[in-house]
Amino acid sequence: MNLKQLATHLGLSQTTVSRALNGYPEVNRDTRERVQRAASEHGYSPNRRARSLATGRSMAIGHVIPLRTQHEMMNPVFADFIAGAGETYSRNGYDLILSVVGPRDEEAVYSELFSKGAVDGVIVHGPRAGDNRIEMLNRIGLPFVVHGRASDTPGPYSWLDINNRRAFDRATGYLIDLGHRRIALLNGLEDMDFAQRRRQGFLDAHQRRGIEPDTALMCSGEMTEMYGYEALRPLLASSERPTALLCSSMISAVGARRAIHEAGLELARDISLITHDDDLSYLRNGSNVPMFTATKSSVREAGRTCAEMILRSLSSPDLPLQTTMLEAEFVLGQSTGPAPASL
Amino acid sequence: MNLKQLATHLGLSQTTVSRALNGYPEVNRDTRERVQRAASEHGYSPNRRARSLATGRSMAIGHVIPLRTQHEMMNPVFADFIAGAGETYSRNGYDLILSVVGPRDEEAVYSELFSKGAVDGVIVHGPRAGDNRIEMLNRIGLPFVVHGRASDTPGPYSWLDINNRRAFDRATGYLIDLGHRRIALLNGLEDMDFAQRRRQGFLDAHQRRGIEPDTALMCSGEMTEMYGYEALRPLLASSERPTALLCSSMISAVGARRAIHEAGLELARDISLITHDDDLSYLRNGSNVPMFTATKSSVREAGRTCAEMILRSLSSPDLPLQTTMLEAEFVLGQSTGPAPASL
DNA sequence: ATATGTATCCAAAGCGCTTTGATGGTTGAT
DNA sequence: ATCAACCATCAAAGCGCTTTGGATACATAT
Repeated sequence: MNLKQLATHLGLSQTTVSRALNGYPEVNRDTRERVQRAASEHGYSPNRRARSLATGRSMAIGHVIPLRTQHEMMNPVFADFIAGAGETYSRNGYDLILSVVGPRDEEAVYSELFSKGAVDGVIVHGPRAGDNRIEMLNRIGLPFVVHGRASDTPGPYSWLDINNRRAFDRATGYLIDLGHRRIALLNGLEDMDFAQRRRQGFLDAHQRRGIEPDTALMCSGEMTEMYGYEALRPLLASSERPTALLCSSMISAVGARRAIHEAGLELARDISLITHDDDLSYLRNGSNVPMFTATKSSVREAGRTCAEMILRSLSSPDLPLQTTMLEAEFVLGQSTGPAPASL
Repeated sequence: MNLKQLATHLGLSQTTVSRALNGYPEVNRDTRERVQRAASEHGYSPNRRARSLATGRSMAIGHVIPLRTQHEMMNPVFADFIAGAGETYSRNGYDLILSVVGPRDEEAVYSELFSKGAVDGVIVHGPRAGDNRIEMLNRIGLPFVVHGRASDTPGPYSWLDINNRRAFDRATGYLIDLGHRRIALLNGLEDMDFAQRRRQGFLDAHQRRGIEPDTALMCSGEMTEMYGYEALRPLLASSERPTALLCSSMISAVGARRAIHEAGLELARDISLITHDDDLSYLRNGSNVPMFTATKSSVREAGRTCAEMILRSLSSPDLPLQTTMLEAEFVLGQSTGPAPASL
């Protein structure tokens, strides 16, 4: 059933039927109701492609997920982010178009999505420091919101980020105040902007207290379980092992915990661990008492808000650029304690 | 730059330009090259909405992800599945449209996606036993491939599944042969088809050896880390604790391992654990020697293949329905051993 | 009686593409 | 010279919708 058929069936013009369904005022009340009833009876819903073509809007938002290599990981926090964003989209009648691409094609994909008219806007995932996607999107005029930020990017843009620097500053400071001096950092990949900021927070907390961080204890890598395990293991074997540890994600924290158990150490008593917690639905940080002390910020909520931001900027393009800074919650769990005296 | 502009700029008709770019034979070779050069110079790529409208095909596949409740988990294996499918789509010029919806709206979303012409086909995720989505899709005539199967569904359909029954049959048999008699099952939600089949395999292996399974040791739940922990903990505290354990996912296996450590038990020596392993990129089962003995099957590969199946059935609609059955690999790891004598 | 609104409705153009059904120009065979 | 058979190109229709710019009828004001 299409508009034309519905219109002839009702003995009305396409114009009137269209206006009746789209809530335009110049339609008689009775007519409108008659049209709406007929539409739902016949299960009519306007063809999106045609509507898009006519209005020039595609009612879809693009999410471009970069995979650095063919076999590289799909960042699991994307799943929750997208779940959050997806909720907002479906509530507002938008579609979510997902492109999984290699890094070479990434820019091309954005501009193609735009020039093909497939999307009205995009969310930029995983910004690196000095990311050139942002400048490029500004140039071609495709509306976007960045999940995270990119330092060294000229010009303003819309973003939503958590205060990574402060979160890791606080967490590190907490450990130092507990007496820890040798603190390891299992950071994410440090070409990613968020990881750089966390590193900065880690360093700031040391510096403010006049403590020299041990760079041998600072690692960077993709936040897998395996990375948490393999990065921490050699550190624990060393004679000058760390007494505390900061992790960039729950997943690598789980790997780190495995290494800790395997080394015969006990969390909190022998070694303290603080992790960032994206509040992933399948990897909650304990039910009553959190298992890990953590800097917590829901990535799903971030997805919801990011989606709202891009939709708002589409509906009112003249609005000034929006930025949202979320503070991570500092959650005290069972994985931290005073530095062991013996070390 | 659109087709019309490109055509007048070249002094050709829209027809010729369109045919030149789409590889139709009735275009002079020189002309074709001239057109192609101009197109790439001006960065022309045809508007997808318009092309869709003209051809009646939208070049997009829909993935509908059901969330049972507002706050329920986003199944993390979706992420890898979609990464796999996405690779196939971008290689073939297809878009992936993701809808995250509550369970009530699910059917409506499928038929809307179809009647709005937003997608050419869909992938059905997370089939339940006797799932009515399948019949419904057959009724409205929207091409689809099911990731998994649904028993009790009348009529044939295309699917890709792993042999869940056999995988869990083998794994259970292996444990029994090692002398284990009290084997726990931490299954997924048992209204899901895959979980029912795994349960069946678990029971079959017992029955074939004339052993009565202990139903008190059989649990079902969403496969989170927390579930693995909380479901196993009371079982370990009981006087008749299980000596072995089957897990439906790596994530709950990680939770189970936590409970095991906390109970002061050691994997393999005191209690054996076999898990299903979807080969998630961020949660690999060890690097050299697998940490868990596992039934392994890459969900990312499944996504790739599912996508290929739906694309193939779109390009040749008269092909008979395709079904793909993958056998899980049985991987021997460090989490299994003979049943402890003392119990 | 004429002019001015006002409330409803409609015909037709247009969005950017593909595709059908010509059209003119060459070539080779009759 | 005539016809058929291509080859290369084009004009125009059509995909299903929105939207512009009237049209019609009726009520109200001059």
